[in-house]
Amino acid sequence: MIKNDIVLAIERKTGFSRVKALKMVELILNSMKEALSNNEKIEIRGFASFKIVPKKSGFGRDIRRKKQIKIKGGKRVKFRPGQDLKKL
Amino acid sequence: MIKNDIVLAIERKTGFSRVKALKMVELILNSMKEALSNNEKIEIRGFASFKIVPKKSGFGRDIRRKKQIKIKGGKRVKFRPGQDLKKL
DNA sequence: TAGGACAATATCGTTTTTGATCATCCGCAT
DNA sequence: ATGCGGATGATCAAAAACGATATTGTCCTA
Repeated sequence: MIKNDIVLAIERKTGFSRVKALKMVELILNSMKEALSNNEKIEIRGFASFKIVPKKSGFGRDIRRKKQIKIKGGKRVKFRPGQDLKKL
Repeated sequence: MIKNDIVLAIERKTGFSRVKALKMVELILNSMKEALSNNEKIEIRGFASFKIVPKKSGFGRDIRRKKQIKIKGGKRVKFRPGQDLKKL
């Protein structure tokens, strides 16, 4: 499923134009991205929760050179599936 | 951020009623849940991708009794943040 | 608005992810 | 429909998530 599939579903179930449906999807996704940008967690019962956590891992690995690489800390988005997504 | 915050954002930016805005959010979330239920992966550039991966059955631990517990295999939703969510 | 359903937390050993990079694949805006 | 920019996969070691359960906290439907 790609973004367009969601847009088509909206279009089909609401009668909205494709452009309007796309706008809806973008609005929602942008709201979520913005919240996460502000280090805000998102919790949607029955779907999932997203939360910003500090990144602590310090080493990775370079395949080609087969050597360890330093990884600078930062932030990550931690995803936790909700109930509906746990019992698939 | 909770579901209602998204609904309010939609309401504010589109002028939709709260009920209609809620319906939009539900539609989108349900589309995604349905896709995952069908073992379909979801990929939305700039946001994230979700994919069903098999869960290996193994062992866990019961805190109270301090004993091992059997964990039956199954499916999990694997989340991978997109570019916009990686450079927060 | 209130209560019922759902999520967070803590714990420990095993399973899974992370992270850089390049080549290949593909979403999606034009 | 086409191309550009973004996503995937592979690799290895270290770091983090997962799982059951009861309790505490909170989302969200009626």
